[in-house]
Amino acid sequence: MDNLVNPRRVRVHKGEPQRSAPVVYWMHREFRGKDNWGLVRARQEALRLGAPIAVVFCLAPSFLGATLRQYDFLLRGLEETAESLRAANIPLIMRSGDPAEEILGLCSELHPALVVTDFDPLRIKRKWLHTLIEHSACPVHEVDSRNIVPAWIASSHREFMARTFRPKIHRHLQEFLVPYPVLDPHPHAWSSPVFSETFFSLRAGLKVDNRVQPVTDREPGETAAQAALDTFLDMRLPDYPFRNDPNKQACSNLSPYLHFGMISAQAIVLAIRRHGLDGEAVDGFIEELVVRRELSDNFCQYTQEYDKVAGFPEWARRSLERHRRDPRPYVYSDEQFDRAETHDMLWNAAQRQLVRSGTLHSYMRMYWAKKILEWTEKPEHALEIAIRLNDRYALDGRETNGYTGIAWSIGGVHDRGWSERPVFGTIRYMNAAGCRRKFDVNRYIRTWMTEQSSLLPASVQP
DNA sequence: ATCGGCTCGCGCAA
DNA sequence: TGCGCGAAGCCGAT
Repeated sequence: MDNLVNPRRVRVHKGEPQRSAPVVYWMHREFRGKDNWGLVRARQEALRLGAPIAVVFCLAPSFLGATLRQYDFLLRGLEETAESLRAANIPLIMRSGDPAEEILGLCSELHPALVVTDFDPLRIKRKWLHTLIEHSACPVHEVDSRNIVPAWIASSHREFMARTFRPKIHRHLQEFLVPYPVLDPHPHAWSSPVFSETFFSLRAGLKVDNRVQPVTDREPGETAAQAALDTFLDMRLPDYPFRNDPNKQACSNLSPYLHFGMISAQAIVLAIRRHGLDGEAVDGFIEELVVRRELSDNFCQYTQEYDKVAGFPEWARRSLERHRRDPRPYVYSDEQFDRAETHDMLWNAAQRQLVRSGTLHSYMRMYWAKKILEWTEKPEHALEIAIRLNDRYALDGRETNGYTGIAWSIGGVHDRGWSERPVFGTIRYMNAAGCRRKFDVNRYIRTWMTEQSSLLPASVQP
C-alpha cells in the first residue's frame, strides 16, 4: 500500500484517531472492495494504528421509494463484495434499521478509533452523516470516492452550467487521476465477536414493494460491472458518437453499476488510458462520465432543493410561472403515466423500456421528462411524477444524475433559455418530430411495445 | 443538408 | 461595459 489517499479527498470531522482501536468503514454509496478510496483510507489508518478493520453496511428497510428491483441488485452485488473483503481479511458487518442509529449503536459496542464513510450529497445521507458526527465518540472521516475530483475541491458553489464547471475539473485531473493501490490482505485480523445479519435475514426482513421485480438480463456486482466495461470498450465505444440513437447499442450501460458504486469512474478512465484509447468517441464518453456526472453531484451538493421547483434557476421559474395557466394539450394522472397509457406511442415505449429493463435510454429520458412537463397541470406535479417513476423503476434511481437530469429537462438546470412557447415558456422544447429526424422512431416503438405483458411487473398489468 | 434566430447570464477582456 | 458562447432543440428559410 504505497499510494496513500490524497488528504484533499477526505473531510476530517472531529480530528484524527487518538488511540489504537479498530477502524470501521461505513459503506453506503460505494459498494465495492476494489478501487475504493474510502476503504483505502480506512485501511491506511488501521495500518498506522496497528488495528483491525471492518466494513459495515446497514440496510434501511425502506429508502426513497426503492423497490425489490433495486434492493435485489444491491444485495446480490454486495454478496460478491463480502467475499473479496473476506479474502482481504476484512469482515463485512451487516445491520438492519435506521442507518445512522445503527452505526451509532455499533460505535458504542466496538469503540472504534475512527469511522470512515462515503461522501453523498443527498439530503438523507447528509442527515445520517450529521447524526453520526454529532453523537459519535470518535472521529469521522468523509471520503469522496465517487468523483475523480472531490466535490468540495472541484467547486465551492453551485455551477451555472457545464461550461463553467468543465475547466475546474480538468484543472484538477492531474492531481486526482492517480492509480489505486491493490487491496492486500489486512495484517490485523478482526477478533471481537460482533452480531451481523446474514444476506438471508436481510432479504427476509425487506419491507419493500415487490411488484417491481428484479431485472433478469443484467447481473449486479463488481465482476459484472467490469465485464460490462470490457464489452463497452471492446465493442461499442467507437459507436459512442451515435449514442443519441436509442436503437443503436452505443451507450456504456454502466449507469446502474456506477450508481451502486460497483465500479469506480476513476478506474474506468484509467482503463481507457491503459488501453491507449483516444479520439472523438473517447472524448465524448469522458465528458459524460466525468464532467457531467460530477456536475450532477455539484448540483445536489449546493442545491438543498435539488428535487423541487425551488431548485430551478430563477429565469426558468419565472418563465414556468408565466405559463402556469396555459392549457395543456393532454393531462394524464400519475397512474396513466405509470402504466404507459398516453396517446403517444413513443412516450409509452420509453416508459415501457424504463419499467421493463430498469434503464431508460439517455436521449429518450429527456423526451420522456419534457413530455411529463407538457402533459401535467403544473410543473410541481411533473417533477414529482418524473422523479417518482425514475426512482421506482430505474436501477440508477435516487442518484444525483437522475435528479439533475430531470431538473435539466423540466427546469432548465444547466441549460439556457430558448424560444418561448406554451407550457414550456423558455425551457428547451423537444418533440417527436425531432426524434423522427434523428432515428427510426417506429423501430424503437416496436422494440418496446411488442413485449409480452407477462414480462411486465404486476403494477403495470391491466 | 445547413444556417440563423430564438433566449439567458456567466466569465472574461477591456 | 460589451461580447462570446453554451449538456443533448425546433423551425423555417435557403
